[in-house]
Amino acid sequence: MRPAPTILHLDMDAFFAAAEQAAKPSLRGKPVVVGGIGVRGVVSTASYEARVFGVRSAMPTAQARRLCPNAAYLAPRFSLYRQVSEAVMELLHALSPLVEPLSLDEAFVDLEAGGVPARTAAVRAVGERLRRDIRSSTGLTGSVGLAGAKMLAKIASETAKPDGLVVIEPGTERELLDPMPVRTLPGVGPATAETLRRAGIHTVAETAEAGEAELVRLLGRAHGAGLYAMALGQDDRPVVAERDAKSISVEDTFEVDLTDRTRVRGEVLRLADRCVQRLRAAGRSGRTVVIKVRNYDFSTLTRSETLRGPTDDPAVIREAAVRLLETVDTTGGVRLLGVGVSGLADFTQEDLFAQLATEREAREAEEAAGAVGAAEPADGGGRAQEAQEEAPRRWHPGLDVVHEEYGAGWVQGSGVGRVTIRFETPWSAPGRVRTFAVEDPALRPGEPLPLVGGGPAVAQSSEPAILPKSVSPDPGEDTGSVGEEISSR
DNA sequence: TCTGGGGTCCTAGGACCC
DNA sequence: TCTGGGGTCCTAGGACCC
Repeated sequence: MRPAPTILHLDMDAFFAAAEQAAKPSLRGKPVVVGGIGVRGVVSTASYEARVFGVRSAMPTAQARRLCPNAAYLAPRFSLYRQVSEAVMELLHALSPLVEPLSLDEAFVDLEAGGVPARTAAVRAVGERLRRDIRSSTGLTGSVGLAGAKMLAKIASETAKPDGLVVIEPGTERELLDPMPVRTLPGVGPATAETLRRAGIHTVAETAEAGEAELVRLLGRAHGAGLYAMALGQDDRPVVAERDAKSISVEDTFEVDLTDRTRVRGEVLRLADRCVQRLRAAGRSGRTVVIKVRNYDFSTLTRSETLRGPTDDPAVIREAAVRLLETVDTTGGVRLLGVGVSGLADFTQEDLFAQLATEREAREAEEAAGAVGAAEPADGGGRAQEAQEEAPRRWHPGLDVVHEEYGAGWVQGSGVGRVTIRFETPWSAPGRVRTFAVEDPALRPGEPLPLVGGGPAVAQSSEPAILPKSVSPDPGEDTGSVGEEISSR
């Protein structure tokens, strides 16, 4: 616990949804839900307007649609979020060399290591300036927590949401934490909360009173001791700059459970190839191959195999994955399949069987190509790359498009051979809607546009750059019930 | 209501070695 | 002949986080 609140936690507000609203003027101020749009999708992020209706992260999208039928339901666009995230992380690195990203929209910063004076007034000023800089360079808002420990900084930013800043003065943490529910503490999820509830422990104060021995008895060595320290506000974990990944994995949930054994095998081969692509893109190789199978009843199992040395050879990983699959009973239906690699190394050890495996690879590839069926994964994102014939184009709600005549826009909805496009850009006024045939040759997929700076001469001021002062919405334009026209199928 | 995809860390048992 | 303890690796599952 530091004597001054020099640990900063930044958490962007409703990040994915806010990025979509910044990119799509017609969605500003309206309920927006980003997540899986298929029948088995779940919500990644709901805008604050959608949260009013009870929509939450991790909720099945089907349930969200019932709660808030008029929201815009959009598929995530990670290339956009990564772009914005990089801009934000750049601002953090300007504050200190010690930045620990937790996800695309969240990070710790050690301000002491950045030479910021260890005084409340100084760190508060840095936090407020950061919030202004984020707003002007991305058009989005973020909340900042400042405290003498990581856990407390995170609780502070949560308290500050949305669009705020909270400082927890060292010395005041106990009285702040004591009345809070145990679920507030990081690492306490539904299962731990239930175990504690059965022991009569509901608040942070009660957790501290229980004592370390009792918590260890209830929760195990590491978790019990860790929780006891947290409940006392004691947390000496340092901010550590980005660590190397320890595993890489890919998985797909299918819209309809897979029952055909050959199809299951084909999907595992596809997943193995995708996993290797990611592995190679990261310049890594791995020694342990793991497959994951979720059955029709949601029961989930994993099977793993450790090789003699690390590899990034697709044939070797394919073979291991298929070998593991052989040990699993899939009769009854498979809901999800996954392939992963752990035990990562930065080098590829020449594999004794590599030569042999490469020869086998050609045969396996042929078999796999033949095995890939017509059905798509539930998210629609993982197409079979082997498919040679031009598959029908998929226009997911939210995706960027460019039309030869009308320019840049995004897919608002599609169905029965038609696709509805709203023509607008991050720096334009709310745009007009037009409908086209799905196969219209004038229409092609586009790239996300930058949220700021793309328009004509954006003013250099602290004004949010996504809201140029000079725009006047087309008076005849209907920007009202966006959701009614949006249907993903 | 019916449950994504990408990760991390921890626990526990068995094999194996000294 | 019966009995040891500790350390490490592997496998499987579970909780948790965003």
